Amino acid sequence: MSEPTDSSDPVKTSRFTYRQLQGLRHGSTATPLRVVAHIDLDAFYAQCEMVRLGTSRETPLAVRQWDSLIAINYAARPFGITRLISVAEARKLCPGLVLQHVATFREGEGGRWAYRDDSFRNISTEKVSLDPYRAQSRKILQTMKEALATWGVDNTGDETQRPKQEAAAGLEKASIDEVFIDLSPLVYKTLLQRYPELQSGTQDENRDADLPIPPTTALQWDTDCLVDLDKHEAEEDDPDWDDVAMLIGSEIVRSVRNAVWDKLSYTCSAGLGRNKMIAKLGSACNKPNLQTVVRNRAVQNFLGGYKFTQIRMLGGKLGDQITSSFGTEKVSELLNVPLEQLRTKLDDHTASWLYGIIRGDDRSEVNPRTQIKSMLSAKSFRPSINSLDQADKWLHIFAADIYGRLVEDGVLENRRRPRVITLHHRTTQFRSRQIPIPKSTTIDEAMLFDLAKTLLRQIVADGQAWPCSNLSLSVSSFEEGVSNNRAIEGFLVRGDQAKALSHVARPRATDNITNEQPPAEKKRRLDGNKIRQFFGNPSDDAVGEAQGTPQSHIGTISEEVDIPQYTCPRCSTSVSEYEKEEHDDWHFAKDLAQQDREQSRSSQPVPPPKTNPRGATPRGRGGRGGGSRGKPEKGQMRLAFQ
DNA sequence: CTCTCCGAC
DNA sequence: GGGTCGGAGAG
Repeated sequence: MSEPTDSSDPVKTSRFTYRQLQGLRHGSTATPLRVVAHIDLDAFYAQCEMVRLGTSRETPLAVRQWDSLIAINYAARPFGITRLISVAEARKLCPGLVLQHVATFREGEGGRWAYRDDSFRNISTEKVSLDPYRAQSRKILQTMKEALATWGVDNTGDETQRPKQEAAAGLEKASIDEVFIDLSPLVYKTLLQRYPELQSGTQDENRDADLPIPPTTALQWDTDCLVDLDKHEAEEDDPDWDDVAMLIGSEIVRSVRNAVWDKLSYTCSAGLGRNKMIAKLGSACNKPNLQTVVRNRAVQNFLGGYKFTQIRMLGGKLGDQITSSFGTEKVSELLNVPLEQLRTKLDDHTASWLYGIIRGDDRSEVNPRTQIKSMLSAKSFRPSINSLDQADKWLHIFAADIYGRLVEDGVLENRRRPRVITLHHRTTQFRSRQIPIPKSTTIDEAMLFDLAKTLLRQIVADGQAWPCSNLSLSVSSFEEGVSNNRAIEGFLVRGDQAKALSHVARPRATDNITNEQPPAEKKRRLDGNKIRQFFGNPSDDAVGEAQGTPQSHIGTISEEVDIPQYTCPRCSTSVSEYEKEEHDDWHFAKDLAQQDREQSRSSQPVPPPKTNPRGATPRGRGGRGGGSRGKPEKGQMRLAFQ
């Protein structure tokens, strides 16, 4: 301001340096120019059912699980329907409400889930399946990824639609209906395209020189919801590069949301900010179908209005402990507590983390979707079950459920495989037993069931197994497969077909392989043969050569040969038209996994608060007061990667 | 490994 | 508030 306002070119410079601009390029978590987005599907389970059933956006709809509501769409909310009320109350409040029960597995039907009109009466014989929502989640993620990949290559007159694989934004699937995206690399690219003057300084040595001031004096925020600026900031002030970066990020997010709507008819809400914490809080501010931008100049004002218990990682006991230690839930009041004082009640690591987080400082990375680490299938029993017979039936369903998901994860191709299987059992207490999954055997449904059965009998032998109120089966300790056969990976096999496959081939696969070294090569060949036989794929040279497989082994399942074939443009694999969609899904999953493998090396764990002293808080469910801690909304759902 | 706890949705 | 997850620490 002390500068003379020369009417010629201003000497005024940006608050940011070339070094900070460069930080954008490789996803530095420290640069103040960083742009992170959080995108959240609106009432996700409800939207899935709206799309599946083809109901209009104006039709009130709720998703039912037994006698509870687990998701309520936005058309139904004005009627006062919440997740807490009963089905009968909901009907009374809104006679036109569409109530759709979640899909279920049913005893004796293996891994096939289905939507059934009478599920709500069969809580004792059915188990919820989230597979339909997982499938939709995958498609949505794929669409988002494609939108990001094509950002900026659309209107360039370059008609050759090159995939443009570079500069793919880091995309972290945070749950079944949420993603984080670090937009920094894309923003960087766009910034240099739009403002060529920024390129000049990127090569020379003077990285700490200030950037020139942005040429624009007013930014067009379109339909974004802008969080009000901090006290001493004014909208009239000229924007700096962090504002411009945020605007570009906002355009990218809008294009992603538009793609999801145009292609799949899902609406979502988004938050944009300098880091994950800000973005996450922002996405919940304006729902449904809106995006909220928290500029750096607005962070203080934004955070100051929150209870810190709404910040990620502070929603549980740690948040409670902090609340009681310092006598407030408000961020604005906790800001007055000096670091030293935080340290008197919290361990150093937690204190430092907390001190920064309430000031908007969150350097956690957007982790390209980490590989799944465990899978669990569970059922609570009301009333309890009382016999091995009953329990075994559930173990069958658990095994089928988990097997289906393992297939999606690539067990058949030997890409990944769990090492351990665990059975949890609850009477008055919880107990669990686990055993290794034998290596060198093909994992299939029957094998999982046998292992589960063994575990259950161990638990029963320990005594006091009945009545049982909860049972769950999980697999964990995944390891990367040795196999990386690209040709085989080009196939997709899953569900019943996969099951049929494994059952056919299992006797040989399991009986012939010794317990010694797992013959990975041999196993891979078996898998390859099975897959090819199933699809009746007439030619795959890579596989054929590598394995020296006689062509006569191919195409032996005759009932498949008449199905119209689809040739995948990516892997030149032929699958039935019927399987095309799932094949595409499979590619998507594979891409994500590849992305994980490539990027997991370079990413560091978040600085999560250290564990708090166990003895300091009462055990059990006593820690929290009545459920009145208000999560504003966000009705449902669940789950994650994958 | 087993058991327990946390946090999220 | 419960069902359904994923993850990690203590011993």
